[in-house]
Amino acid sequence: MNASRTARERVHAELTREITEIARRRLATGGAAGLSLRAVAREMGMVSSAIYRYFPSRDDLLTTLIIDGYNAVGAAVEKAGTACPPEDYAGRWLAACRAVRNWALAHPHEYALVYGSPVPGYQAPERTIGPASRPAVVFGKIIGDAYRAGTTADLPGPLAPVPASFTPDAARLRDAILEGVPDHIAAAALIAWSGLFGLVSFELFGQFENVITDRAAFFDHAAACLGRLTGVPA
Amino acid sequence: MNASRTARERVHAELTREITEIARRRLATGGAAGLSLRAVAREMGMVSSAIYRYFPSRDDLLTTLIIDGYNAVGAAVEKAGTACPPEDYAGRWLAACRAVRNWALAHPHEYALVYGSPVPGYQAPERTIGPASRPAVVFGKIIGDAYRAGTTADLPGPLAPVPASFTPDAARLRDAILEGVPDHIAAAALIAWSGLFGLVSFELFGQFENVITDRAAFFDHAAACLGRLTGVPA
DNA sequence: TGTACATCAGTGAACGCGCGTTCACTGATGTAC
DNA sequence: TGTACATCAGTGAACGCGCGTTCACTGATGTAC
Repeated sequence: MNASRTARERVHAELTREITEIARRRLATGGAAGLSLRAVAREMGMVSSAIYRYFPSRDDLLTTLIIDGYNAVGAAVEKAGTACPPEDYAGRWLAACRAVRNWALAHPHEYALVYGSPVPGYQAPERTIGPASRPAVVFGKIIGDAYRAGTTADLPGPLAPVPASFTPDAARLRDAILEGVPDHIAAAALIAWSGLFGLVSFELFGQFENVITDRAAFFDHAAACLGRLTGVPA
Repeated sequence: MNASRTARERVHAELTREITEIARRRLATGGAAGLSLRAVAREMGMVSSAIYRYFPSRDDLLTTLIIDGYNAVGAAVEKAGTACPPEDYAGRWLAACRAVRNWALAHPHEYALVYGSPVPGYQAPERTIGPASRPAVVFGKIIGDAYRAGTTADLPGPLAPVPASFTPDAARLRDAILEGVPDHIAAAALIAWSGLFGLVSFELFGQFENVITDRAAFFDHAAACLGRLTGVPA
């Protein structure tokens, strides 16, 4: 029967979910490199070999965690802007930036897994690429919207000349996530993009210890500056 | 005798150096979390317990590697600017930025150890703080020099208002590495600082894969933009 | 509705490997008289 | 210059622990007639 087959499948799906949930929690102790199937199995109340009914290998479990991570940031960033009116580019930008930071602070080990140093011996498969771009799409939309609305009119233009070799990259970005913006805005978007994660990583990995006291306020300032760089008003 | 005592000490120092050298190389296979005293000992042709004559624990060896890492970037950045005339702020800035990137590309695993996600279960001791600031000092000097030379005159001022809570932080930065600059330049310096490492991390950790083709040229552009943010001319 | 068969989940033992750290010890090298 | 003693480097065995993955297996659950 179809209904009972679905019943078995539902249990399978639910246990798969539980396993990833436990694995996600276990990232906190030992990090990605130390994530152990046996530990997860123990916490599930299963024998270690039973995990192989759900994941063909440890690396496969890691891949699932990475994809879930990208999707979680992606969802947070997507949700962030919705409270602002569409033409409030500064508000949408700040909300999106804060969403990244807040998610990172709430899930530091997942953040490290996804945006931190690569896990030794682990090769991310192709299927992680799609979810990885999900947060980028939101930022790209804000920058594109702001540009097309003409908010960059008061900007002094590119701060430095954009290299010619960037032209094809910019074209690709325009097709995917930065509709209609000129090359120098596309370049600025990437600088702001990596700058945003630089900020979050530095805060999370301790480089701002004893340097910045009120990190939330400073982050808002930095986010606004990075936004300005791409033409989003402050 | 003093001379022979020094002989024994010299051998000790030399073997300590060899151990760290091997450990540094072993970071490439397995990362920091997987660095194993036994593997190092094996490569040294020693029995594993002999390592304890040189390092009291695995964490202590890690600490040495981290400090060496900071010092290596620090030395590279310090050396970078010396070819430029002191008033060539743009040249010094670009050279310093490139030094960070080049060192990172040449020593990706050390870079990950020092600026990447923290090693699970490892607590960095106090003595890593000093070396950590060594590269920052160079960047701070360039920004300070440029500011005092008046190169920011053509800048439109801060891109966004600096939060009041940053004032004491700025004062501390002025004392340590950013002599004589106003608060908004100190803030911009931190944004550029974290932005620089965001760029390098993204390149190294694969986030620019299939996005940026000519990464060296793009990096130069991004470095110039970040420099502009702090008042360093392009 | 009942029965024979197929599918799947989970077990338990095993393989072969790794690790950090401790400890009592043997020799060699240096020190002091 | 020679001898007794102290220091240090390195050994080898052990403790107690972890890991991923395979494999033959027992039962339970679902499927088809």
